[in-house]
Amino acid sequence: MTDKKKLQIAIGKRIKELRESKNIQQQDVAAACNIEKSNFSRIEAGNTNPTIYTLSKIADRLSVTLSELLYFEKSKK
Amino acid sequence: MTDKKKLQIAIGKRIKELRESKNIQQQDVAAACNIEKSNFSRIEAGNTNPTIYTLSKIADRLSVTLSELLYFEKSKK
DNA sequence: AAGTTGGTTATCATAAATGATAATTGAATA
DNA sequence: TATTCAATTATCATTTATGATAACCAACTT
Repeated sequence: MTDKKKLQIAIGKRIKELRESKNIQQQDVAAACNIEKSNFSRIEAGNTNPTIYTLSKIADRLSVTLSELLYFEKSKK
Repeated sequence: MTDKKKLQIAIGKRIKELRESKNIQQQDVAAACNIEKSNFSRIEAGNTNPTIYTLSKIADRLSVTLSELLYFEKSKK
């Protein structure tokens, strides 16, 4: 798998963990961020390479900083 | 100014600080990341909304984690 | 079985990030 | 002055993130 794909998956996993820990639904995050729920699903599934602004809006809704959102272990091969 | 633009500028400033503190040139970072130097300049100037993978490559070259790269104060209005 | 709900996936259009290249600027300096 | 160097900016092409919408799926509920 490419580094890019690994990164996308790691980020999606991190977002999902944060979202579920707060018991928020995908559609709620998407609506609060003004992004399409289909796009949010793609991001959580690691199927797209989001822009930093999109991630910033998601971080806001999940009440974490961008730095915290992106705090995860380096993806293994 | 929009939130998006403020974010872009904050990120560009952060990247520039890190790069200059290590005495690396734009073209060196760009080459190491396999990105165009014109694109890197746009990013540092806050003139584009980079994808997370692009930022990840830049972070690697600057020897910081993504989390560290994006550790900056919330942009003021 | 027939809804309902949360999420996924497919498709197409549009906007925007990035690539590629070149011209330009400003600073330094010979 | 002119030349070099690092960076910026402009332009155009290509790729891709995102928007928009709809169909689909699985789990649950009535």
